[in-house]
Amino acid sequence: MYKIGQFSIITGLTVKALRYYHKESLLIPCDIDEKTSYRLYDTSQIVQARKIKILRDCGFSLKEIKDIFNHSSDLDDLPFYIEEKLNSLIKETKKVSLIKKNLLNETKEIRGGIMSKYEVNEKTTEEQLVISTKYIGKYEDCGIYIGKLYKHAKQHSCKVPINLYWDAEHKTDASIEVCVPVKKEINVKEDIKIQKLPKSFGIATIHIGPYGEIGNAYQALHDYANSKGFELVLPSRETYLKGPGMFFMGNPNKYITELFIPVKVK
Amino acid sequence: MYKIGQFSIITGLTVKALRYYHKESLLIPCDIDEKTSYRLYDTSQIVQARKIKILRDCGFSLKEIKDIFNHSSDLDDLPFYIEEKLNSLIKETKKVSLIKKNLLNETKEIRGGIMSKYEVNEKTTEEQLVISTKYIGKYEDCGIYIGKLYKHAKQHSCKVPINLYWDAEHKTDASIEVCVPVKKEINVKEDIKIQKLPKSFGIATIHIGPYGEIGNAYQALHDYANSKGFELVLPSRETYLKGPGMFFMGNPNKYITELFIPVKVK
DNA sequence: CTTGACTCTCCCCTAAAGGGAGGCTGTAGA
DNA sequence: TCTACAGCCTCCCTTTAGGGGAGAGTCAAG
Repeated sequence: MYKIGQFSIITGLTVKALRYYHKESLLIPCDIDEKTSYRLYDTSQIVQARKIKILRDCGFSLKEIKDIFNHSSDLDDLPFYIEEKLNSLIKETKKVSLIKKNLLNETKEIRGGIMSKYEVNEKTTEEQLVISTKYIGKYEDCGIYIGKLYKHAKQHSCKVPINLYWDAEHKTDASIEVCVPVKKEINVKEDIKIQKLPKSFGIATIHIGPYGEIGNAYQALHDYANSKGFELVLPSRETYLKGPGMFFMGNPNKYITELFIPVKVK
Repeated sequence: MYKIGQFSIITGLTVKALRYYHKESLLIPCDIDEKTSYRLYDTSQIVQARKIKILRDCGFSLKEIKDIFNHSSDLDDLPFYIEEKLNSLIKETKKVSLIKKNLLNETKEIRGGIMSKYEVNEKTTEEQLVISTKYIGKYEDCGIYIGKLYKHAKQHSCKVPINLYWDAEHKTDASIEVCVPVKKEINVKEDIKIQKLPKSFGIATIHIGPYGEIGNAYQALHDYANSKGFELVLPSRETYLKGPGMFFMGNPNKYITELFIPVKVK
């Protein structure tokens, strides 16, 4: 039986950390002295403590570690979990590297004067029959829902998907209605509904390039609205004239998106 | 001039985040309405906001971003900072990958039954003249101090470095005295001191392998002390019989370290 | 009896927002 | 004229994984 200080040296975990893991029920001392309430650890807990240390060093959170222990307590399994962590690190690296690449392209374009030409025009959208589903979550997740809708629509789908955005601000959990145009009334079920997008007057522009830079297009629209004294209303629309496919992302620099925001008619 | 909601859509930053950046003086609205205290942003701030978003997406902290802005406000410079972040991500990946490799080796050895044989013996250390320096910080940083000492000792150094540990527990900021044996009295300066490590009785063992697993050796020592009723005293010593060199790390599986903890003589 | 080492609990602090309450104004609709 | 609603404000609480430190109890030695 080891007192906390000894156990700290043996395991390479700080005393503070050990107390915290106790509080979090991640590593419970095998005995607690009734009188002194000293924590007492024994040999069997050393392995457990080392596993925790290894996983923490690899960047796992305590919640993740708890989850791992719930599913497997074997030392041999750790390398598999670590492998997953490695993959996510590599993914992160790729993401950052992509941001850098886009940034380089963009600054080149700014220098070349290609950028920031958004032509805003006023238009009235036609009525459009769509099947749709609404979710609250991340912008990037809409692909999943679009996929579901296309699967449901089968051969009745026509044209490209449209998203309706129900927030007047950018949110981590946004309220998004994903729509796929259909040629005729079809049966719907569960969280899929069928509706007519109404005829509506508003302002529109075209954004060419990755979605990360779509803010520029919104800026153009808001500038235009401000200058004309237009009052904008929800939901705004994005029509993905050209975007990622079901299986491949393609070249984001060539994505084409139409943005449309309805204007309040007085 | 944009109100916060509009600005949020244009920049892709949430309203909450914008308010927070204001509070942290990272992105201050160019005007605040006296009466309503509405935040108002203008076009020039869009670039600033986008820079913040890019850096946050790359994993920089707000402190780091402030630091970057203090040294450079040019959009063209961002890719260089991102490059540094990429390097640190790659470094992290290597670290995790190394942990995994060690773990695989170790589990193999456990299966082979090679591991966990620590022979503990009682011994009395000889007096030893050393130059030394004490610091409070991380275990891994001791290489820097050892390097300084060797540089100072020049040709007078002999044998391998010794660390004295002045904590009875594992700490993030440990109190460590780094020693390099010398053949004769030499001049010392600043934070380097010269002293004789005293003759002292205690228990010792040899650890072969990476430092991450040295806890096992401490366990053997503490077990031995507990079984003999020995009371251990500070500082404990690690003698790096074989370890990383000045320029290369070598093979950690072959590092040889002697551990020694003095025993209180009654 | 005191001292020093070791332990305990309890409280405050960090970074980067997110969630929500409660309150303000301006406008539109009844 | 009253009310509802949108959009904004401030203020407070919550999250992670402990670190720092205060104040107090315990144990053994001198």
